Amino acid sequence: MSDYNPQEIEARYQKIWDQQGAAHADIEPLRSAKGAARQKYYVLEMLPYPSGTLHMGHMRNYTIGDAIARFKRLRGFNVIHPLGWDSFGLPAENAAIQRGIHPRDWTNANIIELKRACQRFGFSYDWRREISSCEPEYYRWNQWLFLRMLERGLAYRKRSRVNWCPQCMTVLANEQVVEGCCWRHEDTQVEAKEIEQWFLKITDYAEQLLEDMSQIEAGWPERVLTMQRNWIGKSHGARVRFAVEGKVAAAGNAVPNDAAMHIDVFTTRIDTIYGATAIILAPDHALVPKLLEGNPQRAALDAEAHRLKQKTVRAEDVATAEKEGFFTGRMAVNPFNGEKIPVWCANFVLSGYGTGAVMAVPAHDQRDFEFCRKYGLPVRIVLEPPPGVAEKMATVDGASLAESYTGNFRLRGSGPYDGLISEEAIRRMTADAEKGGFGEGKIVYRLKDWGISRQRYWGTPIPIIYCTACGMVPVPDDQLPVLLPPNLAVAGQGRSPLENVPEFVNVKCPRCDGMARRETDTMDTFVDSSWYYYRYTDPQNDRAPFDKDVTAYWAPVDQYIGGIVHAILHLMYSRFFCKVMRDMGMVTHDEPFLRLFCQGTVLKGGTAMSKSKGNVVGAIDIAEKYGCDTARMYTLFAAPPEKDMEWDERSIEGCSRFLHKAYRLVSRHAAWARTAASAAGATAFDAARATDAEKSLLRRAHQTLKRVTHDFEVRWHFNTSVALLMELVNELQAQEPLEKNINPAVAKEVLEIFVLMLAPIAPHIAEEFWSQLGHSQGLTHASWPAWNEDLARAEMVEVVLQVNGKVRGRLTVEAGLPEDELSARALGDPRIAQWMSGKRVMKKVVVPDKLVNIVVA
RNA sequence: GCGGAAGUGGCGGAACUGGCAGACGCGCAGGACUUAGGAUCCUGUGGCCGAAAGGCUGUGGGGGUUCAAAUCCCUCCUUCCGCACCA
Repeated sequence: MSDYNPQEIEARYQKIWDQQGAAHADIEPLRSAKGAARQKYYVLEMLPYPSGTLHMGHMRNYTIGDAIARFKRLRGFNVIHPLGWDSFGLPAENAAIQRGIHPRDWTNANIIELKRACQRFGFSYDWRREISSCEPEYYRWNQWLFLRMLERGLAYRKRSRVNWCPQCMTVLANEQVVEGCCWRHEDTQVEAKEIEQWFLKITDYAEQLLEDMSQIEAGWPERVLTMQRNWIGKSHGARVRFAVEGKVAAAGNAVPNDAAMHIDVFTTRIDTIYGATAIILAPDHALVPKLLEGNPQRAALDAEAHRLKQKTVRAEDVATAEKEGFFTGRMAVNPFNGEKIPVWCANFVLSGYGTGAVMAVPAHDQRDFEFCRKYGLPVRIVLEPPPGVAEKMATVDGASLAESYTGNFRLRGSGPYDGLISEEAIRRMTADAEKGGFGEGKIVYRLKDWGISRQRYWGTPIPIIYCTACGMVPVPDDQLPVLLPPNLAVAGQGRSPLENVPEFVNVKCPRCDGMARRETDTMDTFVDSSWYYYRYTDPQNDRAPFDKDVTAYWAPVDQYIGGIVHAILHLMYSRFFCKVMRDMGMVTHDEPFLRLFCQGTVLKGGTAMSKSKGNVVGAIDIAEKYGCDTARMYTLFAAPPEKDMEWDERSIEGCSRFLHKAYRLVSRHAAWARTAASAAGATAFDAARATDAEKSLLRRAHQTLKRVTHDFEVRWHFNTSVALLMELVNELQAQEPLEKNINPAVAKEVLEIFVLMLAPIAPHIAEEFWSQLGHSQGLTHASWPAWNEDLARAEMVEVVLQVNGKVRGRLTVEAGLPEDELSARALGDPRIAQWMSGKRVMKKVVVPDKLVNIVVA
């Protein structure tokens, strides 16, 4: 057993770092021209929600970030590494209601606990920059930003059908609906409800959100960009206008001819329009009631439309769900050929996408095919299928077609467009539609505006006042923040809890001084986390969210680290806010996060740790049992950071053992290495006359340094870095007793390189080693060493000898041996000769310093 | 259904540009030291054959390219993730 006492060492250096402000970002560059040369590095972990349970899963995220922050400091960067709290939100409110305590108290108690754990782990956060989104000093700027968006037409109010979670008793954003259910209550189906809502116009930025991905492509995981691209869902197509016939076809009853009535459809396959055999509207399309006017079955059909509209299906059933619909009784005219086709209404057409109406081309769209077959609508083939598919299709006519053909090919049955290939037909027909005034090329997005209203207490009040005389009035800037009332209000059925607080609701109109009411909804907490990374750069500012010039130095974030769960929501909203703030002149860049890293989950028993599953490994418990350096090291060692890792209580012992071993080794030799090296050292030691043991040790140290540097700079595989450090210590141990075998100057150099590489991973013990090696200034003042290529290079290399691709021997030779010399030596090897006897050499493959392969027959 | 990622010992994982598969660690087995060991140190540890030297085999299955494949290509299987009536 060594004397290594992690508890004592960790407490001691945490105190010293604290006193030194070792984790503080240097603000000097902002003040002086001299400092401006110092390059900043902004490393950030995603704003944590301060929930009650605190386990190693959380700590992994911070351990990765801290290793990077410490590494970059050693590399000379002016590092900013802050942490704060995403402290508004439903869990606090729910916990508060259950336990009868105020959300603020519950939240703050959790923050204290979480902060204590972060400090116990020695994470180098600049705590002067700590923020908490539930504090008025923070959320007043949510309100300020909201008002700016309102001025720019980016915030608006509309009555809309929303996703309502009966468990949360609140509205959910589209992104918060997972497979038709609430993202927080996987078993609770989301209901449709009509309600007045505030929206942010993220759709205005759809194109930029897509385009600017080119700026971050190199630094973001491909799959996150793919998910965002899918979510934005851009598609190119055409809008085509179909006139509606002025007669009720089914009953034959004449109604007034409505020349103005027409239906716009959106299609990506205008080339198939000659095969359209119906027009289909979403059940809640605005024209449906009008189309049903005068229809003798109107009441029944209204009811049917309502039924189809209300029917929500679980997402996994959606693709297989029965398509249902009805004929409206009206006919529309295909503008390309004048053909009259029936207008239907069906559940599988979505009102929120495109124009909410489609043309049904059953021969060339599988959904249309299923629908038309079911209701006996004709199927007409207007594309020649390509060879291969042709055998199956060309011989059949629409009536006997088994499934739709959705590919691209040559047109037929399409009048003047016959013989064109799909792509060309789309171009020409779109142009013709435009010329004819009945259509145009159109791009549509799947992305919808961001509904931010929440009927909840624990969030940022939306700074709006409704005056009976003046209407909707924004709260003037000088009246911000609109404070949450201190007393917790309890939620009513679907109404905001704040409705029940008269002293909050009743207010004088800022314009006319008359009686008015406040908006009682609060903001989605994703608003809080959409711009907090700027606030860190100037956290005390009480005149603005942040100072433009201060933020210009620190932002954008160079390295962002967080879970893949936020791939769409948080990251898309933040990118949107960044662009809005850029347009407002507050920041100068297009993208807030240059590089993104998504770490894997920490599993216990194969599933993510969670209180409800009862499989949490408490962070503080681990720090107390092994010390935080061991916990940090194990977290980095067990798996590459992007992969999920299983927490194995036995495996952590290996890291504990390693640090004890290292402690024994360093503490046993530190005094000798530093005194003997300075007494006899620098001048006496001559690298050219080094012993084999010394050369080998120096080579190992410099090779390790080279590879660890690479792991930190580009690969981000800290597990291999830790393995390399273990190998280095093993080699040092193999050279024991060092006093006898190794020149102290060599020992000192190797030990120092080791300690500096250890510093980002296990900073406390590294700091102790550094001090034992005679450095009165801490690692804060140290620099990452540069490797010496000459020392790293091996003098002797082992070359593999193969015969017909099989390893038959090995040869240790001088490095850099020419090919012919190497192959001559290989052929001279007795083991190789044995395998070659009686055979003819067909070919020799020589890879210098690596291998010789002799092919014989 | 569409798209993406992955599959290597008993386990976590390594192998960076096609060039010694299994680094490092866990676990396991044997040994040393010891009053003791769950401390520490040493040795061994993919499978099969063999006393050993050594041989054969081996990176999800099958096929291919190559002097050489965990790595490249084709195909199939499995797992995980994302999207899912988006016209």
